[in-house]
Amino acid sequence: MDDRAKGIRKGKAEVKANDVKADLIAVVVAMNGGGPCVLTVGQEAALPSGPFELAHRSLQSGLRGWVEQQTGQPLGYIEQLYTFADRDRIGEEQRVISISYLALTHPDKAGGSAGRHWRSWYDCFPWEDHRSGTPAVVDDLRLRLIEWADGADEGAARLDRRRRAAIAFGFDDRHWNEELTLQRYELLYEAALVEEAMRGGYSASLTPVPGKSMIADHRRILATAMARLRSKIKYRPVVFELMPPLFTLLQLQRTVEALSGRLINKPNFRRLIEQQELVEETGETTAETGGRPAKLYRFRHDILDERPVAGTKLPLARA
Amino acid sequence: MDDRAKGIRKGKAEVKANDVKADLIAVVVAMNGGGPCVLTVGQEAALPSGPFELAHRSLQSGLRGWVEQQTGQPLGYIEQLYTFADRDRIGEEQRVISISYLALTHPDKAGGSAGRHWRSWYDCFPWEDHRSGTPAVVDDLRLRLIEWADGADEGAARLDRRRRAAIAFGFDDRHWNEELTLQRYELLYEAALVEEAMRGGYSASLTPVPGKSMIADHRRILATAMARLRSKIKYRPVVFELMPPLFTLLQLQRTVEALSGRLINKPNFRRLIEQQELVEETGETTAETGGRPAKLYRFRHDILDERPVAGTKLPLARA
DNA sequence: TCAAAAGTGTTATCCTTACACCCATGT
DNA sequence: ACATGGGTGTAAGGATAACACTTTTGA
Repeated sequence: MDDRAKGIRKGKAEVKANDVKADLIAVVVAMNGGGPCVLTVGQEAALPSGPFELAHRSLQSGLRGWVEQQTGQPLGYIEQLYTFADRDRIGEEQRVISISYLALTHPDKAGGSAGRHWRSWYDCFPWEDHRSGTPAVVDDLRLRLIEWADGADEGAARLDRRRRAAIAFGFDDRHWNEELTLQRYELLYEAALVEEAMRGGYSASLTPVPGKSMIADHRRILATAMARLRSKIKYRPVVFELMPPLFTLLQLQRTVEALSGRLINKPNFRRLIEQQELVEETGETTAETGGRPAKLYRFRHDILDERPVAGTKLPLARA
Repeated sequence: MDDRAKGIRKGKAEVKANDVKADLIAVVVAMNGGGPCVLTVGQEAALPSGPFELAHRSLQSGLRGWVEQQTGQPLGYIEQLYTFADRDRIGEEQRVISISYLALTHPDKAGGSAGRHWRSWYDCFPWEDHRSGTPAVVDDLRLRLIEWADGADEGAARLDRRRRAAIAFGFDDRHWNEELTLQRYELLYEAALVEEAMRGGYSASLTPVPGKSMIADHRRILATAMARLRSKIKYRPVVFELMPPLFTLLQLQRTVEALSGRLINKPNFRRLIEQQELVEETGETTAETGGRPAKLYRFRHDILDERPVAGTKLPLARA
C-alpha cells in the first residue's frame, strides 16, 4: 500500500481534491402497448438518475430510491451496465462517475408521477426496428455514411470507414446483426450524424439523422442497454421479467421480436421454448387474442436455480 | 432535473458529504509457466489498485497508471468487470466505490518492480482446476457443505442449500460447470468456509478450506474475473491476448484448458479453431515441443472487425 | 525401437432451419 | 366461408461429440 501513497503525493493536489461524485442512472424497460419502452423524465428525455448518497444502503437500493422518487415506478430485475467517468467535465474541479443500470419491470398503471414518460425505444433508434423489413431510414444512413467515409483523408481510412459501416448496418449483402446497437450508434456519433455529436457547435449546419436524441449521453446509455438486453435474452431467461404472470406463446414471441427488432419463426420458437422447459401450461386458455383460443403459460421460476442455463461451447474431452 | 434537486434537499446533510472516493482495481492475467497467473502486490496478496484522480484522463488510463507504477507491468487488453460500493465501510463518513477491471497481458520478464508476484489463480481456487480429474479438495468441500446445509433451521432451507451446492459443484451426478466460479466462491463464503468470511471473529474457530485468501474482497473480484474470462473465451477470441505472436495449436489448446480448468478434445478443438478462421499458418514449424515438429500459427487480427463473431440464437423468420 | 506429440478421418447424433400443413374460433 | 391466430409434423443440413488411426521427430 506504500506504493499507492507514493502515487498520491506525486502532484501538488491534496487528497481531498480527488473525491468524486457518483451518479446512478437507470434504463428502465417495460413492454407497453406491444413495444419496448424506456422510462424518461422531463421534456428533454432524460433517464431517471441521482447521486449516490451516504444514506443509501447499496448502489442498487440508491438506484431504486431515485427511480421511485422521480417516476413512482417500482423496479424488479436490476443489472449493472457500465461505469464511466464523464468526459464532458474533464478539466473541472471535480469528476463525476456514472454507474448505469438496466432494469426490467411492468408499467405501473396506477401510480406514476407527473413528469414521467414511457417512450418507445425505437423513437430514439428508428433504424433498429426491422420487424417490417429493413426500415427506409437505413437507406438514408447508408448514403450519409458513404459520404462520411469518402470524406476521409487517406484511401485506407476510407475503406476502413466503409467496412465498419457495412458490418454495423449490414450493407453489401452482409447480415443484419441486431446486437450491434451500440456500435451503430457510436458510428453515427463518429460520423457526426446524430444531434449529440453536433452540440460542440462545429457541424451544427448539418441536419441530424432522424431519431429522438436525449440529454447528455443518455441515448448512448440506452444503446448500451438495448445491446445488452438483445444479447442476454439469448442465453438467460430475462424476457419473463417483462411478461405478465400468464401469457400465450405468441405474446412471448411478440415480446422477443419487439426487443430484438426482428421477426422470428413461430413453430421453431415454440419448440425452442418448450424443449428448454422454461414454461409450463396453466390449463387455462384465453380468447382475447382473436382466432382460436390460446393456451396460457406461466414461467417456471424454479428453473432459475435448477439449471445454470449456460451451455458449454468447448469440445470437452470424454464425457 | 428539478426532481433530482428535490431529492438532495431531503436530508440535512450538505451536498459535500455525499462525495465518494473511487478506487480502481485490476485483475491482471497472464500465462506464466503454463498456468494462468494473476498479478499481486504485497505479502497479503493484494490486487494492484489505486484511487481515481483528477489527473487521470479516463478510468482506464488511471488503471494502467497504477498497475505500471505498482508492478512495472504494461497492460494490453482491458475490460471493465464490475462496480461496487464497499460494504465493509458502511457507516463511516465516506464511501468508497470500487471499479474493477480484467486485463490480459504477457508477463514482462525484463521489468517488474520488487513487490509484485505472479500467482497461479489455482493457488487461490484449488477446487477450480479439473484438468487432472476432479481434485480431492472437492470431496472435502462436499462434506463440509452438506454439514452446513444440515445446519439450517428449516427443512426447506436444508434442501435449498443442498441443491445450490449440488448445482455449483456438480454433486449428485450433475455436470461440472467451469463458469460458476463466482457462485462457488459465494457459496463457500455464505457457508463461512473461506478465511475471509471468518474475519468478523465469529466462526474463527473453524479451519478454513484450502486455498490462499487475499486482502479485503480481492479474492471475490478474482473469482468474478475468472468467471468472466471462462465464459468469454467461448464467444470472443480473447485467448489470443494471452498467446505469443506465434504458437502451435496444442499450445493454444493448453492455454484454453488452463483457463477453463478442464481438458478438451484435441481433434475437435483443432477443427473448431480452423473452421472459424481465427488463425492462419505461418509456414514455419517448431521442434521445441518434443515429438514431431508442429506448425506455427498466428492470430488473424483482421478477423476482429471483419466479423462480429456473435451468432444469433433466435430462430429467425425466413432468411 | 519407443515415447511423445502432430495431425487426419469417420461416424453417429443432436440441433437448427425451412417449410407445409391442419385446428379452432368470431364475424 | 373466411380471416385470424393457434398449433403440429417432417425432412434436409450443419454442427458437435466420440473415437480410431497414421505421421514425424528425438532419445
